[in-house]
Amino acid sequence: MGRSPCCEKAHTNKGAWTKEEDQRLIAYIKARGEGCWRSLPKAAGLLRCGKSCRLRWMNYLRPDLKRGNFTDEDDELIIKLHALLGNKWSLIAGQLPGRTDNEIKNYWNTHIKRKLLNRGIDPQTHRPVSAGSSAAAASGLTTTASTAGFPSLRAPASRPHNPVLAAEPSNAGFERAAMSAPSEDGNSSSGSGGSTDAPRCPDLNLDLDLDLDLSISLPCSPSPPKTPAAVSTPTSHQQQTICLCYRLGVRNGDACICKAASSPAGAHAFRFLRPLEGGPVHIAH
DNA sequence: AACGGTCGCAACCGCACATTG
DNA sequence: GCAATGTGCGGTTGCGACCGT
Repeated sequence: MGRSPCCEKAHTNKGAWTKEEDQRLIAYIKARGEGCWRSLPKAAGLLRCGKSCRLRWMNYLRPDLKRGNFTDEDDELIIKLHALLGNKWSLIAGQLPGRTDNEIKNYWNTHIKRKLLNRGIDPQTHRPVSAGSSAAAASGLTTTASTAGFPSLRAPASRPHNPVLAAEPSNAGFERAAMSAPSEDGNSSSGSGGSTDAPRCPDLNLDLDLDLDLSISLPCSPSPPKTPAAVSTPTSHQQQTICLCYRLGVRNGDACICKAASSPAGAHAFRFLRPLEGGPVHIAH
């Protein structure tokens, strides 16, 4: 279907943001909170596209962003997450509080790619560039690089189920985001492939070779999400609700759109329902 | 100091999905 | 069921900063 433009391009500024624009945006969001990005620019007196405002806020102005260098631990975590998730930068960012998907994407393209190449590892496939190379073994990525691409990645059956990737098949939204691992040629399925692709790695277990701390603290309390999916989740008292916006650093109760889960904006927030004892995970919208 | 090349980051673009009426 | 709308994501680009000559 056709789409109307997100804004009237003739009357919007483009390019770098000025300090005044930043201040206007910050002041508006502090006063009114996030949400309704389309109408925000006008309400805030900004000659910007709503998407541009959202991007500026998410990637640069949010007060809880962690600025500064990535640590080696961050590097390794990103590499491992990328090996499992592919170019799902938002999901990777969700595991790195205070970091944005854009920041991680840039960091990947500028630093980690080179780092992996220096190790003799293909940054897209996470396999050794040359067959028989010992680089992968030395890198500590042997597990993720040892088989023919992501679809065949598999954890031992005795491994505990990973809370994130063990999503149920009905969680189409999450599958779209997390299951579409990069293809062999290194391109993600974003764009043309989309929802028609079958899940690439239905058995993929994020816990594979990872020591990720996915036991995420409870978000958005004291008001638990009240989406139908979350409410209807069986034995909800046995599960933790993991709010992705919380993981992205939105810890201000007002800013967290989970509180407004019935709103269009809230509907886009993934929530990871993590079983306390290794059961399947449910993703609620 | 001037110039050209490279790098890194912020921002834009197009698309897909979920929601709403 | 369909179209319109709002939002988010991933890929790409533009431009300033940095570096070497």
